[in-house]
Amino acid sequence: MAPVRHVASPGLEEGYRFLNEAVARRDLVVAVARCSVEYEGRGASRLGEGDRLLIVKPDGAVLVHRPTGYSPVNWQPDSHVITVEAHNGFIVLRSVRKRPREVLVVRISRLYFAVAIHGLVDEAEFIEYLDEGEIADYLARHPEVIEEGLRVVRRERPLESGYADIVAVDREGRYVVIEVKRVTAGMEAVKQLHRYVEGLRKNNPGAKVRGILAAPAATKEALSLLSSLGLEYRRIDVAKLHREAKREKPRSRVASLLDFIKRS
Amino acid sequence: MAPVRHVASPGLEEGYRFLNEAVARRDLVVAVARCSVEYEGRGASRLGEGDRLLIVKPDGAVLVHRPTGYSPVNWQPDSHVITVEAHNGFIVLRSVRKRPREVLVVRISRLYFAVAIHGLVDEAEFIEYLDEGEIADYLARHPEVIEEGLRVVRRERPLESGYADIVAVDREGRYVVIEVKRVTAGMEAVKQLHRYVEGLRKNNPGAKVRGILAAPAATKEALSLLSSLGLEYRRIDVAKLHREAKREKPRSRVASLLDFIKRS
DNA sequence: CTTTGAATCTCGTAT
DNA sequence: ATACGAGGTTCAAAG
Repeated sequence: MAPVRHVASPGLEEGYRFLNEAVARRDLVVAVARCSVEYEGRGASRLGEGDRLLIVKPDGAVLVHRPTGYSPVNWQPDSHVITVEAHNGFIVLRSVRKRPREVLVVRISRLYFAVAIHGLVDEAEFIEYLDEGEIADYLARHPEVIEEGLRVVRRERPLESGYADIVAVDREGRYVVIEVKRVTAGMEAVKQLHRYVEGLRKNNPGAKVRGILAAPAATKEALSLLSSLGLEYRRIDVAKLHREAKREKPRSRVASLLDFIKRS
Repeated sequence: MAPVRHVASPGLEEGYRFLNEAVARRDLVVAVARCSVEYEGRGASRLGEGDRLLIVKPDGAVLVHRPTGYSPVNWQPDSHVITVEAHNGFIVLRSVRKRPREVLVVRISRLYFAVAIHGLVDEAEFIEYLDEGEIADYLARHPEVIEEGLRVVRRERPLESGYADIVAVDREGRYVVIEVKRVTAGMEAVKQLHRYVEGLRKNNPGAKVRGILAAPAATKEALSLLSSLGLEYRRIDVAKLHREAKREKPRSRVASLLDFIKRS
């Protein structure tokens, strides 16, 4: 069981003591507070007073969230030193990161609520499907999905210009560089493929090298650049490949999320 | 004042009611709970049981944080529908996003603590400085910092291969492509500059085109590649440019963070 | 240590 | 709406 402490609308001294002890104890600390924030390091920022959600994790990660959106407005991925002090009616939380040198300072003018939990345990495995690696693995095992007669030479081949997802040889002995994308491919994907193709050409002078972009879709600008560079596009059905891959080597024998939703 | 409600180690029914009402009320909801998580949408993932921090924001953003690190393990940037239900001893929070279609399901087996705050107000302006755009703007206004006699032709010039930060002409009529970096430049910055220079050469056959990487520092690998590509490097003092830019158009008249730290 | 590329990237902005 | 690039990107893998 995880011991939980909390404090509601405390005065300066009580709030300071609570946060200070919780941080020192390496609890997971969550606070809702009116505060201002300053940051200086790789960049620099200032945020005036407002109501925010503050999170200090046991590993020293610090997050400052505004009441909307996914992204924290300020943060520290991990900090070397976190201190809490009371000054002039403010509770000041300061978090310093060593490398790179970064400082985050939260000045709390009013602490609405704070919770501290000690000894949380989370050792579960996080399993991701439908990522680019899974799709590229499957395509490397089944290159015929891209084109009949392809023979895969390498997966994740290191080139001077980066890593090609798949390098194969086609029926006519030409190299085929395949760049796999899980989502709509934009200019960046085409440039990446182009770099890899050029890199392979440079390393194998005289060899014929084709480049194929395998993606569920591509922006029209990307398609235009692709064809002007003499590269090719193959549409792939990501969901279908995912189903095939799952059938081939099932990773977990549990009902699908959609089934789960239907049941519950 | 923001009304705050909380519940500690509630039973299934009490915990369910608390979360359900808080979500319906569009409170900021924070819960510490033992739970498992499933996600399906653009990607797909499964996370077994463990202690997590759950956040539901008034705008429908949902975050699931493990006890370490900056990134949420699962999330929903904004959801159309969030529901809370009680089933077979679990509290089930389900968040559905419309576009793209994505579903996030959190199955809570044990609720350690939950807080709900209503009516948070955060209207402060977030001021960032020292970003790449500001530095490039300043250099575009003051190209003499890079080299005497430069005449800026364009800022953010669209090229076939991307956007060059600055394109200028030097005293001898040669084009100068300038790539600005706010932090230590790595290989990617050099490759980017190289692509832009090649792009400009292609569009202006016969024209002489130089390429300058303007950054506070560069890795030695980057410098090596740079010189082998016939490109140039100019060290810039970001902090100094920031001071100059601020003097030119002051955004805020507050003491520096370092001063603040010294004082407190 | 650096490099490299993915990401449910998110977010802003221009078209 | 879509596309594109920046980000204090973070993160993990690989050299």
